[in-house]
Amino acid sequence: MSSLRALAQRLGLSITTVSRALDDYPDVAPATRERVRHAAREANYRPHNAARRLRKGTGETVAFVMPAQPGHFHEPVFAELLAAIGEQLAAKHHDLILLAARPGLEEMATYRRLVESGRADAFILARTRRRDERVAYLEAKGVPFICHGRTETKQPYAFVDGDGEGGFRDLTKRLIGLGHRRIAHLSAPSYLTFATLRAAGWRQAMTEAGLEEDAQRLFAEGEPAEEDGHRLAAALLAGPQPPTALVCATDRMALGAMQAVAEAGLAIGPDIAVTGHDNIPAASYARPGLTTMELPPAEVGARLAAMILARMGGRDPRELSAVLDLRQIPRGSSAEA
Amino acid sequence: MSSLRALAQRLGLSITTVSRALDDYPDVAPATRERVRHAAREANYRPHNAARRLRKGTGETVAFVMPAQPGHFHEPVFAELLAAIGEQLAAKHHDLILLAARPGLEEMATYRRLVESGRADAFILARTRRRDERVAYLEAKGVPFICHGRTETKQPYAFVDGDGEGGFRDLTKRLIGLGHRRIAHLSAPSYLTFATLRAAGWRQAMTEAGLEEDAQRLFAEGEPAEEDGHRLAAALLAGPQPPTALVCATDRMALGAMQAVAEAGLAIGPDIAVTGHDNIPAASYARPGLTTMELPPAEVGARLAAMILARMGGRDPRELSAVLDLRQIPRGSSAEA
DNA sequence: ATAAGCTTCCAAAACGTTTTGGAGGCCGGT
DNA sequence: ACCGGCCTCCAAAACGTTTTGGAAGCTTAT
Repeated sequence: MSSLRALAQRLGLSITTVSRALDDYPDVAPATRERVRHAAREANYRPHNAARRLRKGTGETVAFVMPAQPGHFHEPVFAELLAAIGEQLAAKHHDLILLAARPGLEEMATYRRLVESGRADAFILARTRRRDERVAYLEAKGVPFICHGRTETKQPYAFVDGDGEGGFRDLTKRLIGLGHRRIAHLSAPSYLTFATLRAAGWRQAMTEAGLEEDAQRLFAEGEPAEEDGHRLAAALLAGPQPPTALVCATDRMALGAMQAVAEAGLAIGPDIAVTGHDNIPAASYARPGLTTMELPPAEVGARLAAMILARMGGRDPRELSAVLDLRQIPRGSSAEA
Repeated sequence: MSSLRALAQRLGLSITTVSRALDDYPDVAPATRERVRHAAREANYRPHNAARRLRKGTGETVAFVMPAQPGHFHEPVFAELLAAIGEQLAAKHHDLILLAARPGLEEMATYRRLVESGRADAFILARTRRRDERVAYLEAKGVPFICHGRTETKQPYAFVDGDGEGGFRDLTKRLIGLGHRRIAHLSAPSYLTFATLRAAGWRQAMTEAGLEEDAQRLFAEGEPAEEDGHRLAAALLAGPQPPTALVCATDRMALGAMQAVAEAGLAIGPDIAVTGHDNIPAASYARPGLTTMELPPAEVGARLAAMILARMGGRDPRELSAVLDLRQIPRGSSAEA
């Protein structure tokens, strides 16, 4: 592990000069700068990360805390999101550190540990909640952070989010255009901002079409995975005036719902439309293909990475936030393709 | 950020004593130890990570480099694996740092950077290849590492792996028992150890049943995702003596294969068996349910974490390795359930 | 009473970097 | 000659921790 000192010795220079040469300070002669550069490359020199952050007080480390209930974290697009973030950060010589903690006390303790021991200089928050203690804490501590998804706070904060509200509104309108009236929504838990937004979009379209009563009746909430999708759909289908469309908050719920529809002996597409959100791989390989919408995770990841870097550089959060349009992907499950 | 010095000052002790008290050295009086302990808890003291690793020369950081081609990393069980690893490591106060790098030059450069800048003290390798330069490099550098999956090397090394060979042998025998003879295998690329092992298991069962010729003919290789599963299955089904069973290396391939079978107008289960590996959520919600096998990712993750910690503690790799039995999950796609 | 041995504590060095506050040499202007 | 200013360079301090090598005080054995 070739150190600055070793380099300096070999070159007959001081540590200071070597350090400044590598850091492009103006007060080192171009000739020596080159000499140092060359020697550094030759010796495969890498500054010792810990030493640098000890001295500078801050480092190049972004933390991502997965809100994971163990045995419960099959987010399919998640790996790709992480890969994109990791790649972008690595390109700028930043590290991504990854923790898992269940929301609640454990989660906050984890954030505190990371901040107070100086391990993390910035955070990316996933699964943002409407009232999110993480946001409050980091805000108060002055630690830069970025949200994947929105939250409810007075403070300006930086986020990237898909336009779930618009996406679900457009989708629901499309279904109404196809003749559907009794359109149910299978929502994720309402403390999650994305769930509330998607539900709001669906409700708007229903209201505009004068279908408030159906909307009132045909709303169900559960965990955003197959199991609850199946359960909630089965319950709705067994009701008095069963829906003709199931607008699900996520693809995983939708896949569960499709199973329930099939079990009820109904044809997905012609009889009952089922739709999701995320465009996970399984959605296009379901039969019929699952109508869904997507925000490419690689793009979101790249964006999150760029934003957190800007935030660490002191950029104003207001200049950074973005609500991105969703791409609608009609397939057979809504009898559109 | 309350420092050791601040604590010492407040207690009227030296930094040394405070440090040693917190570290359970025998040469500090029980009474002072308690006093220090109490004050540390009170002040919410956390040792500064960078300072500690600078001094000790090594820290508590495990790196995981995702072998990701961007836009191509939808590993469904991956998030859960990471969550399990992250949680276990966090419980032992270790950090998990996550990078993404495409296999090849970039990947090796990433490993080198991490090692030489002292950012990572140990590695977890995923998608282990039969001849794996990462293993060679880390071995040579004396950096502790653990493989998820096996590799071909003379050196003893530590790994966790499912018994893919046994699993696919048993599965294939079961299919033979059900009357199948023309059993095809859709393999992942052979440079990946797991692909070779699963293929070997299938081939063994075929050979034992005297079906070498079919095995010869009914082998296809592609990327372990839906697309190639679909493509390879379609090609096999269009051949002269089409298979009656498609044993796929992964669930994602199997889902693609199921699509191809359906397009060919054949009934999955009765006409043609399709099987996978991983037990991803979509497998149980496919129609019919996909016969598969699994190694619970949470368990593997916990095991990997425990092993890398043991390895960092100097334990011999030979004592650590484990080949774990797979749990077979018969479902409708093989007409067993 | 002294030496030896514990027990309990501490000063100082070290890890490798960045940054502060000059120092020395050289030039041009007076 | 001298001064001010520029160009290069550098010694030393600092970040917060762990560890080395004692030191002081007390107890016990001689």
